[in-house]
Amino acid sequence: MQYWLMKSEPDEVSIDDVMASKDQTTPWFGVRNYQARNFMRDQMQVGDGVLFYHSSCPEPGIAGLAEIVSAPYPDASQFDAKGKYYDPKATQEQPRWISIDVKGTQKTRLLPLAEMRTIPALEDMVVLKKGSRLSITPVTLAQWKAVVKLLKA
DNA sequence: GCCAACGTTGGC
DNA sequence: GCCAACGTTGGC
Repeated sequence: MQYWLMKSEPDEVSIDDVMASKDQTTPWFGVRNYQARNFMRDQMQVGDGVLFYHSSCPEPGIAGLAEIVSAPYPDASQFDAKGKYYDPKATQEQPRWISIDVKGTQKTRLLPLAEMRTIPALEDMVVLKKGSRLSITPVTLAQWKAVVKLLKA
């Protein structure tokens, strides 16, 4: 059992979108970074906890809680020649990119990035490191607990 | 819109 | 394999 922070642009998929989906579950598509892909492919397990983070928006921060509910499978968007996530080098036989299904468990208050930066228990979070751009980052159990506590406060 | 940080590409 | 050029991310 591990914990993750996953970034999504709310203009594309917000926590509200996830909670409104069938079974509150949505495929996590469009990851086009090998490190993030490898986390999904090699480390994520069904049941892992997810901090759902809104990025590239007026108020970036954690907006909800979710969990991993599927094994990895090929990301359909890599094959869509008209889509923005199309990858001409990917084939059905040799897919490059994968998705996993994420189920929203709770929309929470927004925990703004600015507030996260003030919390000593979170200072080592990968997402807070200078220059960190990875869309999927590991979260420790201690960090997870600290965030959940803050979200309830 | 700016720009720092980082990833990817491709010539050599 | 090096590394300059370019593209992207994402906070501000």
